[in-house]
Amino acid sequence: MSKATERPDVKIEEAKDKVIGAIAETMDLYGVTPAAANLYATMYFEDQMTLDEMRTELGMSKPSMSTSVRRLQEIDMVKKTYTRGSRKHTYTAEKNFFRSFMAFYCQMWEREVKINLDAIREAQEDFIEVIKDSHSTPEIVAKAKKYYDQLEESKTYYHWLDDLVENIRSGKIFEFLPKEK
Amino acid sequence: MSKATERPDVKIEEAKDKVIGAIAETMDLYGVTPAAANLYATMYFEDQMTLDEMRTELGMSKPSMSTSVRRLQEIDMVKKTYTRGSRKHTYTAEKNFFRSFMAFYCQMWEREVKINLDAIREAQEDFIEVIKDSHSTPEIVAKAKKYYDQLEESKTYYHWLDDLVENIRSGKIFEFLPKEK
DNA sequence: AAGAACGTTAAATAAATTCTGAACGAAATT
DNA sequence: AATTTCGTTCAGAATTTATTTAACGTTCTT
Repeated sequence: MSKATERPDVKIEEAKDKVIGAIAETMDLYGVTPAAANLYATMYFEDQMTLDEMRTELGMSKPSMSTSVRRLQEIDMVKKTYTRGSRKHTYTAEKNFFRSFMAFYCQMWEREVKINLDAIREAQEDFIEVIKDSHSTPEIVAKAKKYYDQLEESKTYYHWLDDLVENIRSGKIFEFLPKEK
Repeated sequence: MSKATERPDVKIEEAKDKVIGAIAETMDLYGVTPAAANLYATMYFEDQMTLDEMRTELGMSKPSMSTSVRRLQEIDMVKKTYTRGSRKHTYTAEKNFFRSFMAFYCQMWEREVKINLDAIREAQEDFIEVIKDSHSTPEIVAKAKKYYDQLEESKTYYHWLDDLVENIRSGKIFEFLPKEK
Protein backbone atom coordinates (compact mmCIF):
# COMPACT_ATOMS: atom_id res chain seq x y z
CA MET A 1 0.00 0.00 0.00
CA SER A 2 1.59 3.19 -1.25
CA LYS A 3 1.47 6.47 0.63
CA ALA A 4 0.91 8.36 -2.62
CA THR A 5 -2.51 6.85 -3.15
CA GLU A 6 -3.62 7.30 0.44
CA ARG A 7 -6.90 8.93 1.31
CA PRO A 8 -6.45 12.56 2.36
CA ASP A 9 -8.05 12.18 5.77
CA VAL A 10 -5.79 9.25 6.61
CA LYS A 11 -2.80 11.22 5.39
CA ILE A 12 -3.70 14.10 7.68
CA GLU A 13 -3.81 11.83 10.70
CA GLU A 14 -0.46 10.34 9.78
CA ALA A 15 1.11 13.76 9.40
CA LYS A 16 -0.22 14.77 12.79
CA ASP A 17 1.14 11.57 14.29
CA LYS A 18 4.63 12.41 13.09
CA VAL A 19 4.58 15.64 15.04
CA ILE A 20 2.85 14.06 18.02
CA GLY A 21 5.58 11.45 18.14
CA ALA A 22 8.33 14.06 18.01
CA ILE A 23 6.81 16.25 20.71
CA ALA A 24 6.19 13.27 22.99
CA GLU A 25 9.71 11.98 22.41
CA THR A 26 11.39 15.24 23.39
CA MET A 27 9.13 15.76 26.36
CA ASP A 28 11.09 13.29 28.44
CA LEU A 29 13.26 16.32 29.12
CA TYR A 30 10.29 17.77 30.94
CA GLY A 31 10.17 14.90 33.37
CA VAL A 32 6.66 13.78 32.53
CA THR A 33 5.45 10.24 32.02
CA PRO A 34 5.01 8.89 28.50
CA ALA A 35 1.25 9.03 29.00
CA ALA A 36 1.41 12.72 29.87
CA ALA A 37 3.75 13.43 26.98
CA ASN A 38 1.49 11.69 24.48
CA LEU A 39 -1.50 13.44 25.94
CA TYR A 40 0.00 16.89 25.62
CA ALA A 41 1.14 16.21 22.07
CA THR A 42 -2.33 14.97 21.15
CA MET A 43 -4.02 17.96 22.75
CA TYR A 44 -1.71 20.23 20.79
CA PHE A 45 -3.88 19.54 17.75
CA GLU A 46 -7.19 19.78 19.57
CA ASP A 47 -9.18 22.77 20.66
CA GLN A 48 -10.25 21.29 23.94
CA MET A 49 -10.75 17.82 25.33
CA THR A 50 -12.67 16.07 28.08
CA LEU A 51 -11.24 13.18 30.07
CA ASP A 52 -13.40 10.75 28.13
CA GLU A 53 -12.19 12.06 24.82
CA MET A 54 -8.62 11.69 26.01
CA ARG A 55 -9.31 8.14 27.10
CA THR A 56 -10.78 7.07 23.76
CA GLU A 57 -8.20 9.01 21.74
CA LEU A 58 -5.19 7.55 23.56
CA GLY A 59 -6.80 4.23 24.47
CA MET A 60 -5.86 4.51 28.11
CA SER A 61 -7.66 4.43 31.42
CA LYS A 62 -9.44 7.41 32.90
CA PRO A 63 -7.32 7.63 36.06
CA SER A 64 -4.26 7.68 33.87
CA MET A 65 -5.68 10.62 31.98
CA SER A 66 -6.70 12.27 35.21
CA THR A 67 -3.22 12.14 36.73
CA SER A 68 -1.53 13.03 33.46
CA VAL A 69 -3.67 16.10 32.95
CA ARG A 70 -3.03 17.18 36.53
CA ARG A 71 0.70 16.91 36.06
CA LEU A 72 0.44 18.93 32.86
CA GLN A 73 -1.52 21.56 34.71
CA GLU A 74 1.18 21.73 37.38
CA ILE A 75 3.74 22.73 34.80
CA ASP A 76 1.25 25.06 33.12
CA MET A 77 1.16 23.19 29.85
CA VAL A 78 -2.57 22.53 30.15
CA LYS A 79 -5.31 24.74 31.43
CA LYS A 80 -8.77 23.83 32.64
CA THR A 81 -11.42 25.65 30.65
CA TYR A 82 -14.93 26.44 31.66
CA THR A 83 -17.48 25.12 29.21
CA ARG A 84 -21.05 26.06 29.99
CA GLY A 85 -23.62 23.37 29.54
CA SER A 86 -21.26 20.44 29.82
CA ARG A 87 -20.80 18.78 33.17
CA LYS A 88 -17.53 17.35 31.98
CA HIS A 89 -14.38 19.30 32.64
CA THR A 90 -12.64 20.48 29.53
CA TYR A 91 -8.95 21.16 29.10
CA THR A 92 -6.86 22.96 26.53
CA ALA A 93 -3.18 22.61 25.77
CA GLU A 94 -0.93 25.62 25.86
CA LYS A 95 -0.09 25.93 22.18
CA ASN A 96 2.37 28.77 22.57
CA PHE A 97 5.66 26.98 23.17
CA PHE A 98 7.25 30.16 24.48
CA ARG A 99 4.85 30.17 27.36
CA SER A 100 5.34 26.44 28.00
CA PHE A 101 9.09 26.94 27.98
CA MET A 102 8.95 29.88 30.33
CA ALA A 103 6.55 28.28 32.78
CA PHE A 104 8.40 25.01 32.99
CA TYR A 105 11.98 26.12 33.21
CA CYS A 106 11.33 29.04 35.52
CA GLN A 107 9.57 26.71 37.93
CA MET A 108 12.33 24.11 37.80
CA TRP A 109 15.20 26.56 38.04
CA GLU A 110 13.64 28.41 40.93
CA ARG A 111 13.37 25.11 42.74
CA GLU A 112 17.00 24.33 41.98
CA VAL A 113 18.12 27.72 43.25
CA LYS A 114 16.09 27.53 46.43
CA ILE A 115 17.07 24.01 47.45
CA ASN A 116 20.75 24.55 46.74
CA LEU A 117 21.10 28.01 48.22
CA ASP A 118 19.37 26.84 51.40
CA ALA A 119 21.78 23.93 51.71
CA ILE A 120 24.76 26.16 50.95
CA ARG A 121 23.76 28.64 53.64
CA GLU A 122 23.48 25.90 56.24
CA ALA A 123 26.73 24.29 55.20
CA GLN A 124 28.62 27.57 55.21
CA GLU A 125 27.44 28.25 58.76
CA ASP A 126 28.79 24.87 59.78
CA PHE A 127 32.13 25.52 58.12
CA ILE A 128 32.43 28.84 59.95
CA GLU A 129 31.79 27.11 63.26
CA VAL A 130 34.49 24.56 62.47
CA ILE A 131 36.92 27.35 61.59
CA LYS A 132 36.20 29.14 64.86
CA ASP A 133 36.27 25.95 66.90
CA SER A 134 39.38 25.73 69.08
CA HIS A 135 39.31 21.95 68.82
CA SER A 136 39.94 22.10 65.09
CA THR A 137 43.42 21.25 63.89
CA PRO A 138 45.03 23.55 61.32
CA GLU A 139 44.39 20.94 58.62
CA ILE A 140 40.70 20.80 59.48
CA VAL A 141 40.45 24.58 59.42
CA ALA A 142 42.14 24.70 56.02
CA LYS A 143 39.72 22.13 54.68
CA ALA A 144 36.71 24.01 56.02
CA LYS A 145 37.96 27.21 54.45
CA LYS A 146 38.48 25.50 51.11
CA TYR A 147 34.93 24.14 51.07
CA TYR A 148 33.51 27.44 52.27
CA ASP A 149 35.17 29.25 49.38
CA GLN A 150 34.05 26.66 46.87
CA LEU A 151 30.45 27.13 47.95
CA GLU A 152 30.80 30.90 47.97
CA GLU A 153 32.03 30.72 44.42
CA SER A 154 29.10 28.54 43.34
CA LYS A 155 26.59 31.08 44.61
CA THR A 156 27.44 33.23 41.62
CA TYR A 157 25.85 30.61 39.41
CA TYR A 158 22.65 30.35 41.42
CA HIS A 159 22.25 34.11 41.49
CA TRP A 160 22.76 34.18 37.76
CA LEU A 161 20.13 31.47 37.30
CA ASP A 162 17.75 33.46 39.46
CA ASP A 163 18.43 36.48 37.31
CA LEU A 164 17.78 34.46 34.18
CA VAL A 165 14.42 33.34 35.55
CA GLU A 166 13.49 36.93 36.31
CA ASN A 167 14.39 38.09 32.82
CA ILE A 168 12.42 35.27 31.26
CA ARG A 169 9.37 35.90 33.44
CA SER A 170 9.38 39.62 32.68
CA GLY A 171 9.92 39.03 28.98
CA LYS A 172 13.08 41.14 29.00
CA ILE A 173 14.99 38.22 27.53
CA PHE A 174 13.22 38.88 24.22
CA GLU A 175 14.84 42.27 23.96
CA PHE A 176 18.15 40.49 23.74
CA LEU A 177 16.88 37.45 21.88
CA PRO A 178 13.92 38.49 19.74
CA LYS A 179 11.30 35.92 18.81
CA GLU A 180 11.44 36.84 15.13
CA LYS A 181 14.73 37.12 13.34
CA MET B 1 24.29 13.84 71.13
CA SER B 2 24.32 17.55 70.47
CA LYS B 3 25.59 19.08 67.26
CA ALA B 4 27.36 21.83 69.19
CA THR B 5 29.77 19.40 70.82
CA GLU B 6 30.48 17.49 67.64
CA ARG B 7 33.98 16.81 66.49
CA PRO B 8 35.08 19.21 63.75
CA ASP B 9 35.89 16.51 61.19
CA VAL B 10 32.48 14.94 61.62
CA LYS B 11 30.86 18.34 61.31
CA ILE B 12 32.65 18.98 58.04
CA GLU B 13 31.36 15.74 56.56
CA GLU B 14 27.83 16.57 57.67
CA ALA B 15 28.03 20.02 56.13
CA LYS B 16 29.23 18.51 52.88
CA ASP B 17 26.40 15.99 52.98
CA LYS B 18 23.82 18.77 53.16
CA VAL B 19 25.08 20.19 49.89
CA ILE B 20 25.52 16.76 48.34
CA GLY B 21 21.90 15.99 49.18
CA ALA B 22 20.67 19.23 47.65
CA ILE B 23 22.65 18.85 44.45
CA ALA B 24 21.57 15.24 44.03
CA GLU B 25 17.93 16.14 44.70
CA THR B 26 17.80 18.84 42.04
CA MET B 27 19.65 16.75 39.51
CA ASP B 28 16.54 14.76 38.69
CA LEU B 29 15.91 17.66 36.33
CA TYR B 30 18.97 16.55 34.41
CA GLY B 31 17.48 13.14 33.77
CA VAL B 32 20.18 11.15 35.49
CA THR B 33 19.71 8.20 37.82
CA PRO B 34 19.93 8.74 41.58
CA ALA B 35 23.26 6.91 41.59
CA ALA B 36 24.69 9.27 38.99
CA ALA B 37 23.30 12.29 40.82
CA ASN B 38 24.84 11.20 44.11
CA LEU B 39 28.08 10.44 42.38
CA TYR B 40 28.34 13.84 40.78
CA ALA B 41 27.48 15.60 44.02
CA THR B 42 30.10 13.56 45.86
CA MET B 43 32.72 14.27 43.24
CA TYR B 44 31.95 17.95 43.52
CA PHE B 45 33.95 17.97 46.75
CA GLU B 46 36.75 15.78 45.47
CA ASP B 47 39.71 16.58 43.30
CA GLN B 48 39.60 13.39 41.35
CA MET B 49 38.31 9.89 41.92
CA THR B 50 38.89 6.38 40.66
CA LEU B 51 36.09 3.86 40.15
CA ASP B 52 37.15 2.02 43.29
CA GLU B 53 37.07 5.18 45.36
CA MET B 54 33.58 5.89 44.07
CA ARG B 55 32.46 2.40 44.93
CA THR B 56 33.69 2.57 48.52
CA GLU B 57 32.53 6.16 48.98
CA LEU B 58 28.98 5.50 47.74
CA GLY B 59 28.79 1.86 48.80
CA MET B 60 27.61 0.69 45.41
CA SER B 61 28.77 -1.81 42.82
CA LYS B 62 31.49 -1.08 40.33
CA PRO B 63 29.31 -1.54 37.22
CA SER B 64 26.92 0.98 38.69
CA MET B 65 29.75 3.49 39.05
CA SER B 66 30.99 2.68 35.59
CA THR B 67 27.67 3.40 33.93
CA SER B 68 26.99 6.42 36.09
CA VAL B 69 30.30 8.02 35.31
CA ARG B 70 29.80 7.35 31.61
CA ARG B 71 26.43 9.05 31.66
CA LEU B 72 27.96 12.02 33.48
CA GLN B 73 30.65 12.21 30.83
CA GLU B 74 27.99 12.24 28.11
CA ILE B 75 26.49 15.40 29.53
CA ASP B 76 29.95 16.85 30.13
CA MET B 77 29.61 17.02 33.89
CA VAL B 78 32.57 14.70 34.44
CA LYS B 79 35.82 14.49 32.57
CA LYS B 80 38.34 11.68 32.43
CA THR B 81 41.74 12.85 33.59
CA TYR B 82 45.06 11.39 32.80
CA THR B 83 47.06 10.50 35.86
CA ARG B 84 50.54 9.25 35.19
CA GLY B 85 51.69 6.31 37.21
CA SER B 86 48.25 5.05 38.13
CA ARG B 87 46.73 2.36 35.97
CA LYS B 88 43.32 3.31 37.29
CA HIS B 89 41.30 5.81 35.37
CA THR B 90 40.65 9.01 37.24
CA TYR B 91 37.74 11.34 36.81
CA THR B 92 37.01 14.89 37.88
CA ALA B 93 33.68 16.63 38.24
CA GLU B 94 33.02 19.84 36.38
CA LYS B 95 32.91 22.28 39.29
CA ASN B 96 31.94 25.31 37.26
CA PHE B 97 28.16 25.16 37.19
CA PHE B 98 28.00 27.61 34.32
CA ARG B 99 29.77 25.13 32.13
CA SER B 100 27.58 22.25 33.34
CA PHE B 101 24.49 24.31 32.64
CA MET B 102 25.65 25.29 29.19
CA ALA B 103 26.74 21.83 28.16
CA PHE B 104 23.62 20.09 29.36
CA TYR B 105 20.90 22.43 28.16
CA CYS B 106 22.51 23.19 24.83
CA GLN B 107 22.73 19.49 24.13
CA MET B 108 19.12 18.84 25.17
CA TRP B 109 17.67 21.82 23.40
CA GLU B 110 19.51 21.08 20.19
CA ARG B 111 18.05 17.60 20.28
CA GLU B 112 14.57 19.03 20.87
CA VAL B 113 14.93 21.44 17.96
CA LYS B 114 16.26 18.82 15.59
CA ILE B 115 13.68 16.15 16.31
CA ASN B 116 10.76 18.52 16.17
CA LEU B 117 11.82 20.55 13.15
CA ASP B 118 12.42 17.33 11.22
CA ALA B 119 8.94 16.09 12.08
CA ILE B 120 7.42 19.46 11.26
CA ARG B 121 9.08 19.53 7.86
CA GLU B 122 7.76 16.08 7.00
CA ALA B 123 4.28 16.86 8.26
CA GLN B 124 4.08 20.14 6.40
CA GLU B 125 4.97 18.38 3.16
CA ASP B 126 2.14 15.95 3.78
CA PHE B 127 -0.31 18.75 4.47
CA ILE B 128 0.68 20.46 1.23
CA GLU B 129 0.05 17.26 -0.70
CA VAL B 130 -3.37 16.95 0.88
CA ILE B 131 -4.15 20.53 -0.03
CA LYS B 132 -3.14 19.96 -3.64
CA ASP B 133 -4.88 16.58 -3.85
CA SER B 134 -8.01 16.72 -6.01
CA HIS B 135 -9.61 14.00 -3.91
CA SER B 136 -9.62 16.24 -0.84
CA THR B 137 -12.94 17.75 0.14
CA PRO B 138 -13.02 21.46 1.05
CA GLU B 139 -13.29 20.53 4.73
CA ILE B 140 -10.20 18.35 4.50
CA VAL B 141 -8.27 21.10 2.75
CA ALA B 142 -9.29 23.61 5.39
CA LYS B 143 -8.11 21.28 8.12
CA ALA B 144 -4.79 20.67 6.42
CA LYS B 145 -4.28 24.41 6.03
CA LYS B 146 -5.06 24.99 9.69
CA TYR B 147 -2.54 22.43 10.86
CA TYR B 148 0.04 23.66 8.39
CA ASP B 149 -0.24 27.17 9.76
CA GLN B 150 -0.09 25.98 13.35
CA LEU B 151 3.18 24.20 12.64
CA GLU B 152 4.54 27.15 10.71
CA GLU B 153 3.81 29.33 13.72
CA SER B 154 5.56 26.94 16.09
CA LYS B 155 8.75 27.05 14.06
CA THR B 156 9.35 30.51 15.47
CA TYR B 157 9.87 28.93 18.86
CA TYR B 158 12.33 26.31 17.67
CA HIS B 159 14.35 28.91 15.80
CA TRP B 160 14.42 31.03 18.93
CA LEU B 161 15.58 28.04 20.99
CA ASP B 162 18.30 27.40 18.45
CA ASP B 163 19.34 31.03 18.73
CA LEU B 164 19.40 30.76 22.51
CA VAL B 165 21.70 27.75 22.31
CA GLU B 166 24.02 29.65 20.01
CA ASN B 167 24.20 32.64 22.33
CA ILE B 168 24.88 30.40 25.31
CA ARG B 169 27.57 28.45 23.49
CA SER B 170 29.32 31.60 22.32
CA GLY B 171 29.03 33.23 25.72
CA LYS B 172 27.18 36.21 24.28
CA ILE B 173 24.38 35.58 26.75
CA PHE B 174 26.65 36.91 29.48
CA GLU B 175 26.77 40.30 27.83
CA PHE B 176 23.07 40.57 28.50
CA LEU B 177 23.07 38.63 31.77
CA PRO B 178 26.45 39.14 33.47
CA LYS B 179 27.71 36.52 35.87
CA GLU B 180 28.48 39.06 38.55
CA LYS B 181 25.90 41.59 39.54
C1' DA C 1 -34.82 11.31 47.59
C1' DA C 2 -33.00 8.02 44.25
C1' DG C 3 -30.20 7.37 40.54
C1' DA C 4 -26.81 8.60 37.17
C1' DA C 5 -22.67 10.97 35.65
C1' DC C 6 -17.91 12.50 36.75
C1' DG C 7 -13.68 12.71 38.61
C1' DT C 8 -10.57 11.12 42.03
C1' DT C 9 -8.46 7.96 45.34
C1' DA C 10 -6.58 3.42 46.67
C1' DA C 11 -4.97 -1.05 45.99
C1' DA C 12 -3.19 -4.27 42.63
C1' DT C 13 -0.94 -5.36 38.58
C1' DA C 14 2.16 -4.56 34.90
C1' DA C 15 6.10 -2.55 32.96
C1' DA C 16 10.23 -0.34 32.84
C1' DT C 17 14.56 1.02 35.23
C1' DT C 18 18.24 0.43 37.99
C1' DC C 19 21.46 -2.21 40.25
C1' DT C 20 24.36 -6.31 41.23
C1' DG C 21 27.28 -10.56 40.72
C1' DA C 22 29.62 -13.19 37.57
C1' DA C 23 32.07 -13.70 33.57
C1' DC C 24 34.86 -11.63 30.06
C1' DG C 25 38.56 -9.10 27.58
C1' DA C 26 42.25 -6.00 27.40
C1' DA C 27 46.38 -4.19 29.23
C1' DA C 28 50.14 -4.27 32.27
C1' DT C 29 53.28 -6.56 35.45
C1' DT C 30 56.09 -10.39 36.82
C1' DA D 1 53.83 -16.86 28.94
C1' DA D 2 51.34 -16.72 33.20
C1' DT D 3 49.14 -13.87 36.40
C1' DT D 4 47.14 -9.92 38.17
C1' DT D 5 44.65 -5.60 37.66
C1' DC D 6 41.14 -2.94 35.82
C1' DG D 7 37.03 -1.75 33.34
C1' DT D 8 33.09 -3.23 30.88
C1' DT D 9 29.38 -6.31 29.26
C1' DC D 10 25.63 -9.35 30.24
C1' DA D 11 21.90 -11.75 32.46
C1' DG D 12 19.18 -11.84 36.22
C1' DA D 13 17.29 -9.73 40.72
C1' DA D 14 15.36 -5.96 42.96
C1' DT D 15 13.35 -1.77 43.14
C1' DT D 16 10.81 1.84 41.40
C1' DT D 17 7.49 3.85 38.44
C1' DA D 18 3.49 3.79 35.56
C1' DT D 19 -0.94 2.05 34.65
C1' DT D 20 -5.30 -0.24 35.47
C1' DT D 21 -9.34 -2.05 37.86
C1' DA D 22 -12.46 -1.27 41.43
C1' DA D 23 -14.52 1.44 44.86
C1' DC D 24 -15.68 5.95 46.61
C1' DG D 25 -17.48 10.70 47.20
C1' DT D 26 -19.72 14.62 44.93
C1' DT D 27 -22.61 16.90 42.17
C1' DC D 28 -26.18 17.14 39.05
C1' DT D 29 -30.66 15.35 37.17
C1' DT D 30 -35.13 13.61 37.49
